[in-house]
Amino acid sequence: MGDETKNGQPYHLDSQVGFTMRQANQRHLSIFARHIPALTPTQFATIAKLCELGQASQNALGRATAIDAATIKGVVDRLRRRDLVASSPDPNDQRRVFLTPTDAGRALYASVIPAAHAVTSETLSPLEPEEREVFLRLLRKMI
Amino acid sequence: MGDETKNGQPYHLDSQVGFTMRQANQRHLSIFARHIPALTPTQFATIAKLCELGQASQNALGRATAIDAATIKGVVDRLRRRDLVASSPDPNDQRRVFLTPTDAGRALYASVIPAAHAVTSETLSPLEPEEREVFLRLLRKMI
DNA sequence: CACACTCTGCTTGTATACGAACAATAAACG
DNA sequence: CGTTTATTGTTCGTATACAAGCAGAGTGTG
Repeated sequence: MGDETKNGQPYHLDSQVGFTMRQANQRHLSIFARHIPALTPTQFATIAKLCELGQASQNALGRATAIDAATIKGVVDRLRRRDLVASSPDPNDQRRVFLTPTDAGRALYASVIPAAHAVTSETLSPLEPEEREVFLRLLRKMI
Repeated sequence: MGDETKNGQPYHLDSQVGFTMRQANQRHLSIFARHIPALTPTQFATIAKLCELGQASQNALGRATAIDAATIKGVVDRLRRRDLVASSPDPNDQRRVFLTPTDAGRALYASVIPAAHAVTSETLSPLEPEEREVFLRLLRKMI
């Protein structure tokens, strides 16, 4: 009836996972920006992981946050420009640059944690409490 | 224990929805690129919706696909450059440009539908059949 | 008619995101 | 030791993504 193609496979864009995931992500991004305007989600993930780890090389930090090596370079550059992250040469490996959060970076991270919890909470707010656990479990299973 | 901050709120990046959604999306994008190298997910959504609608103005198509007006301009430009989409002036409203899929666009769309189904299928493959329905329902509820 | 308001499309600026290619360095190996 | 291979960080090119601001066109109200 309009959703029937020549080869007989009906198709609706709106029922494709990718299309729905993209929109769910858009909504989340907008919630994030409202609660934490000082950082993008990527920047927050980078600082958060660096604070968790204490220190890391740029590529290692990228792997820990699932950020491409080419991408995390720009992210780290912008965080360094804002003095939230510091870099020092690694004496053991001249290729590496060891990254550490600055005091300002650590302070910003700590100050933003409650908002980060609020972001997750608001993102999941359309779901019932039991549904949230199910959703997170399935989402994690899909990675 | 390292995940305890001064204000007492434990925090783990990996358990945040946004972080997990981003990774699930990354995996989906990589599956998409493998099955449909000719189009990006955004380009596919644009062509698919345009074929569904038959015709649309640029902004309207953007709203239908949840793509920003500034973003869809570039998407449509690239599709036009490849002769997958055609544009004609709207006689009723001189601001609008009516977009229609070309024959090549329609053909590409039709030829790619099976692969699109495969993308959704592979993306959901880590889940049990019942879990997939639950996941899609919750995902849709969250938009 | 004059005016405000809205819609449409465009442009600029910033930030991801990733493939591909590259040089420098390190490690593994014979 | 020298050769090969792998890793690290970088650069380039392409493609989203969205905020903000702009101009032109349509619509409504006084």
